[in-house]
Amino acid sequence: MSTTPPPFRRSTAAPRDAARTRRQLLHKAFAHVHEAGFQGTDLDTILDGSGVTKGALYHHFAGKDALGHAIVDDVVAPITRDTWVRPLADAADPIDALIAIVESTSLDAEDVRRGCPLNNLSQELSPLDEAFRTKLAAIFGEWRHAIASALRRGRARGVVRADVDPAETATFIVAVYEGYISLAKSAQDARLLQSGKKQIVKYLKSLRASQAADHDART
Amino acid sequence: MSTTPPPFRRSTAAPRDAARTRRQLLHKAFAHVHEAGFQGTDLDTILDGSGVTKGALYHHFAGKDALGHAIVDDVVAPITRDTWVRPLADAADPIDALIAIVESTSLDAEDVRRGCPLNNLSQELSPLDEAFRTKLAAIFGEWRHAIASALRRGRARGVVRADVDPAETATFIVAVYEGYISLAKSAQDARLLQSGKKQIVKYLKSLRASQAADHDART
Amino acid sequence: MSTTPPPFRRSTAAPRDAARTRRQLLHKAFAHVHEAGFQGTDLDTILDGSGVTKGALYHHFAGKDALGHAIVDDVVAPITRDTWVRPLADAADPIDALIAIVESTSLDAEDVRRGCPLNNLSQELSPLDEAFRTKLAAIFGEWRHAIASALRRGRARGVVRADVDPAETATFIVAVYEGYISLAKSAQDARLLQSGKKQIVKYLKSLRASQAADHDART
Amino acid sequence: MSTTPPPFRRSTAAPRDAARTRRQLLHKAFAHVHEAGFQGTDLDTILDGSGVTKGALYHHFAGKDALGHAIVDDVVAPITRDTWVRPLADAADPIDALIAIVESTSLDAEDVRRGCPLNNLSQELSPLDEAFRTKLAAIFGEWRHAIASALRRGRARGVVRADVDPAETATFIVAVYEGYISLAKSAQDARLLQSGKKQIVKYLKSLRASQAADHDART
DNA sequence: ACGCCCGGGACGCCCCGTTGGT
DNA sequence: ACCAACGGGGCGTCCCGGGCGT
Repeated sequence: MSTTPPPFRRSTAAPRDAARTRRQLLHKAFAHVHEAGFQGTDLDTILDGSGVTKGALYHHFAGKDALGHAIVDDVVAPITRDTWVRPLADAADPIDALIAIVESTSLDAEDVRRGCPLNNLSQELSPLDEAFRTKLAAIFGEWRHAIASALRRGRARGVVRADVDPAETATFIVAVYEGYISLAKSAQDARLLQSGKKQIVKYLKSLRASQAADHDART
Repeated sequence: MSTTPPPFRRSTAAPRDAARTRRQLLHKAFAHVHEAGFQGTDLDTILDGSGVTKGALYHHFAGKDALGHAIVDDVVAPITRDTWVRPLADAADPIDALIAIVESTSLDAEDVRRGCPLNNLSQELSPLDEAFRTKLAAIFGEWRHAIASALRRGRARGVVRADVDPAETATFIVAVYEGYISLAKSAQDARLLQSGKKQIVKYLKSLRASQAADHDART
Repeated sequence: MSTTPPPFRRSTAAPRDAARTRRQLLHKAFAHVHEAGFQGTDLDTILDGSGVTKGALYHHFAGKDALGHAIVDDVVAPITRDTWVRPLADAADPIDALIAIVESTSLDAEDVRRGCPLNNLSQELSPLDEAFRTKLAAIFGEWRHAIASALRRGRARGVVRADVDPAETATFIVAVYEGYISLAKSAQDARLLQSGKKQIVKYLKSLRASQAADHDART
Repeated sequence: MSTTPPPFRRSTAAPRDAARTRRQLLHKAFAHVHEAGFQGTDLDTILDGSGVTKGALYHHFAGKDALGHAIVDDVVAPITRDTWVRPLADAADPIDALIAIVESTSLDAEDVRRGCPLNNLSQELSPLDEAFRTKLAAIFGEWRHAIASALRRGRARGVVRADVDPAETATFIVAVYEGYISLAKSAQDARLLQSGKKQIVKYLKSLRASQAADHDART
């Protein structure tokens, strides 16, 4: 046996797994950005917790901006797609689907504190960086489009009122939803968001074709 | 000695007007913060342009944070009060007043680009600085309270539907309003905000007591 | 009674007493400089406690350096003169006088902490500012000269040993004395200074002409 | 792409030698601190001159304070140990060793001008920073202890007078030594230090056990 | 290819000694 | 004697690359 112990890898496990390192970086970075914003996040902070070095970061990302874009592409956009786009595409009844999504919104204090990552980034960076803005606006676009399409399909199937304008309504829904999350974040009060969810659900129900009726239980 | 006339103060006018200097600083700072956020604003940028020096800034404000608080207290809060609180307090019919306020919302490209200062600051700083968060949340509180009070008075007078919950509705209005501004800022598209104003006005009209009539053409 | 109350002077008393203001400034400044050194003292700190403004300070002193020089001239030098020069000039027996002075050295914790103002300033500023150095060195010169003169007179009167070199001995005394104060300041230990005083007194006694002698044995 | 050869590192030699960079920084910093004190030394001055940048400094030291502590640990303390502690530990005759050390004290004008680094730092920082004070006081403690131990051993061997109190005497020696260096620095006069060395040596000889005799005691 | 250590500058905020106008 | 304004840095620190091993 040698007298020099094997030089410790950063921790145990993971002997040089590039994809893994990249993912770690990305999620650590996302977490901080979600908390403190893009400008409020410094690279060293991201690096501190993960067993990754500056060199590794720059190997995977060209710079802070590139990291930011990767966060949007690989973390933020997928969240929107997984939460809204895909479920709506698969849904039989768009109203039910929308209600389910809204009601699944976390009321966890930490989540309330941090707000919506998409909206946070968008508000912070839209006036500062056109590339970011475009990318983030596109995600909002996808989101609104997904809702509008679902509503359109629902209208065709007669489960959504005929006088509902899909595009306008989709935007309205996104606006109220983001608005409530913003207010709750500012107030740091989950009850505000809770109330918002209720109001949104009520509104969503009002979009239903009147057939079955409007016995519709407003809370 | 030369005959050179006394060198002009930084610009014309107002030699040694403390209040004036403070105002200049404040508005220049507000403008930049509105554009780029608090963290994205550096003091030197504020200084260039206003004919004021670092020393003057330090004379009026203890530091960047104090400047930020002053911006909130002396610029942001008054805007909310002037635009929403006071008009609503004075209004005969709250619905009319709310509609008027919403319709007066600027569609100017620059305004759309920058979004709502209150919401911007709140989203950026709430998770970072509890003192800021509290102060900004209080302004949101005033805002919601002003609307709720007006609705309550309107309900008493019979111009607002009896089944309207003033507090919940007030929050709903603020949420949609801020939500649309956020979306428009992200999309950098005044038409989005235009559509939002229309939707909000429609919603506001739906709050009216049906008495005289709800022929009221919902779009 | 009149309706206009007498405009309050800063506190009670002292209605615009220039000399008084100057003295206040000087002593406040001296206190801070003694504590934190000249470079470690900022003007605002000096101003804070006293009811004096920056303008007043600049009325009395041309600048920070001038204030420093005034401290040396009007506070530090007088201390040395009052404590050492004058008593020695008046003394019948120089040895007794020196012993009395040394023994009167304060063992108060605060005094130990701060050390000797003359030495502090001298050590700090000698390499940085020739004007200061010259002035402070002159005070050391006065000090050493006062001791040397006293020893010379004592030798003439036969109370000091004939083999004592007045100048060399005077410098030796000042060196040991300052050395002990420095060590005690560093250790922040009054006992160290206490021990030093004892050693110095022992040394001073050894300078006495042996004649009549050492029936004495004063501690 | 051009054929320009790789741009030479700042000077010649040593590409990326961390230890070397650290040493450069440390010695440059020590030199300035020795000259102008800790507060009188600014980082940029240290940087200009050593071909090192802010980034490198920040890489090696957490800040100005950490740099200061490193100066004490890695430069000042070793000087004391090399000059006093080690020689005394190795010495056969402590008196001879002490005399040799004292006589080796530099009379170079620059050295006189700057004074003793240990004492300089101690006088400047003791009242300002407890961590520094403790560290510096410990070095003084080592120094006095080294002398006291040597004297104790000398007494045991009969080369030091039996009535010598090792601890008290050690402190006395350090006090006189530092006192003379301070006076010489203030006067900026090597002759004063020269005289001091002579006086100290005389004193040291007086500590010798009288065996061989005191034919000595020459000025 | 992947990752690490070391280094590079550019500012950002803070704060300080100073000067005019009143 | 005072209030307001003035700029000049000081320290901290952030975003970012090069040289080397593995």
